[in-house]
This record gives sequence, structure tokens and C-alpha cells, in this order.
Amino acid sequence: MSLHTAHHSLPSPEQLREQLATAGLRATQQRVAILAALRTLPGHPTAEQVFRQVRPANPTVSLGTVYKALDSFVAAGLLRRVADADGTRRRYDPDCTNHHHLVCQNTQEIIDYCDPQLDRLLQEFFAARGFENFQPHSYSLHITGVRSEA
Amino acid sequence: MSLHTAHHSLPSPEQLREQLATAGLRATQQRVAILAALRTLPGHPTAEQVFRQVRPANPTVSLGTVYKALDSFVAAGLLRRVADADGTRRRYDPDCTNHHHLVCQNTQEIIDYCDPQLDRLLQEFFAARGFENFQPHSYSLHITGVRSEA
DNA sequence: CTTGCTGCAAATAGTTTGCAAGCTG
DNA sequence: CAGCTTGCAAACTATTTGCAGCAAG
Repeated sequence: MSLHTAHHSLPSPEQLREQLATAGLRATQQRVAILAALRTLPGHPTAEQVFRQVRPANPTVSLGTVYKALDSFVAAGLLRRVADADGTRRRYDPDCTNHHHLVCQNTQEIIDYCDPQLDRLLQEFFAARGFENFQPHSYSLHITGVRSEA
Repeated sequence: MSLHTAHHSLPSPEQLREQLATAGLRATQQRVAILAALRTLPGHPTAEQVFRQVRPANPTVSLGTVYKALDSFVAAGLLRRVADADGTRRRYDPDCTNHHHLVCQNTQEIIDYCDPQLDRLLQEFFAARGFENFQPHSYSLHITGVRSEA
């Protein structure tokens, strides 16, 4: 079973600029660098992690700018805000397609998990069942357990 | 379909004291009051909300104590820490049995949702499927949508 | 009695905001 | 060149910590 360790080929600066433009955002150097970092970092990075990834090559970028850029990305739908297990910090999920999460109880590690078959199962289940006063829109399954060494 | 608006009958101080003792915690006045508040408050309260609930009747309880008590409750398995949608604050879920959540996109409201049939479905699905290097333990479905007026 | 718990206040962590100066379209 | 964006620092919010005194078992 594949756990979808997202390694899309890394986009070029031009592609990033275009993504920003399409989203209706100004393609500043900082935003391009931040978006690039998001495509590089695995999992669901925090603002701090993005900052540390971006900083070396762009010593002028400030943490505040990272926060502002991430906010604008979320508003533009390029990114999703997710809470980490503790709820102490915010994480950003660069994958906006619907997916599920495996959470390791020991390490707190969060692994993305895609499963169209599961999606179908849930769709069908709730199509048949339905709620009285709630219109479901999307489903995300949070699977808690322990990572076993393969 | 019932949405399980948890209204167990409220436990007496003695029962609360016993719950604490059973969990291996000293039954201080503060903890009894805090545990009582958790049984009263609907949904997934924040530390602040618990504090405001407890304070009037117990003017001596401090916010710091609420935090410490909640932590010890979590450690003892009386409570679950959950993150709110924003990930900015921590919430505490007094229901430690397995359940799912409906999240309203408009109001951010979180509604508990119990469904043994769904639980069974998930159990069966993952029993058949299995992961390569992950041992699933429990499943929690996060259903995003909009609350429609009934 | 003795060990853990409380209250207070100060410390920390994460995020937001205000504003002058800079860059993008 | 108009207006969004940046960088910086200060402000906030949520949570943690240190420690002397108190109380539960």
C-alpha cells in the first residue's frame, strides 16, 4: 500500500510565478521563494519550518512575511491550514486535494494517505445514510496508530 | 439521525471524587469543580471556557490551575486533547469513547457524531486492506460541510 | 507528615498588527 | 505611479513554568 509521499517534480520559478498570478497574487520574490519551499518540504510544515527553509537563500525574508504570505496562499486556495496534533501550532498542507492522515502515537508524525476506494466507500455510505440538518461536503479520516518498522 | 448531543445525567461531587481517585489523582476541590464543569459544558471547551464556568462558584481557582488540572486529566485518560479548526487554541474533549466530528464551514461549530455502523464499516475496510508499516488503532472521521436549518 | 497541588506572576511560544519604505503590475 | 507587499518591532493570545504555602491521603 502506497502512502503517497508526495514528490511531484519541483516546479521552476516561472511555473511558481504563474501559479501565483493565476491565483490572483503578486509574484514577489519572497512569495516565489516561500511557495518553492512549500513544494520542497515534506509533510505539513509550520511557518517556522518554511522560514528556516527559505532563509538561507533569501536572508532578507522575515518570519512575519512568511506568515503573511502563507495567509494569502490560504486565502487564494493554494494551501490548507491544518492544526497539528497538539493544537499548539499551525501547520500548512500544500496538498489541497482531498486526502486522509495517519498519525503515529509515538512520534506524532503525520503521514498523508490517499485512497480513492475509501473515498468511494464513504461517499456511498453517507449518500445512503444522510444527516438531518447537515450537508456533508468532504471527508477526512484521521487514523491513529503506531508506525511499525517495515 | 441522532447527533449525540451528550447529556449524560450530571454526576454528584462524590462520583466525581471517585472518578478522580480511580484515575489515580488527588480529589482536590479545584479538580472536582473543573471536572464538574467539563461534564456541564457542551462540545469541546477551551481552558478559558472551563475557567469561566468554574470561576463564579470558586473565585479562588486560577487559570493556571485549570491548565494544570486539564493536563493531569489528559494524562490520566479522563479527557482528550483536540485542536480546534484554526489550530490556535487547544480544546478538550470530555468524551473518550471513539467518535467522529461534523464541522460546519460557516460557523466552525464542531458536533460530535457517533455511528457504530460507520465504525464497523471502517474496521472491516482496514482489516481487509491493511498497511505496510502502520498499525491502525482507532479511526476518527472529520466531516466538513454546512449545517442546514432543519 | 509528606508529597502533590495551588495561586500568583513572570516567562515562553506562536501569531498578528502598524507603519514607513520598496517593489510589482 | 498606485497600491499591494515587505521588514521590523511591538503587541497579543494561549500556554507553561517556578516557587512558596496549603491540603489531601
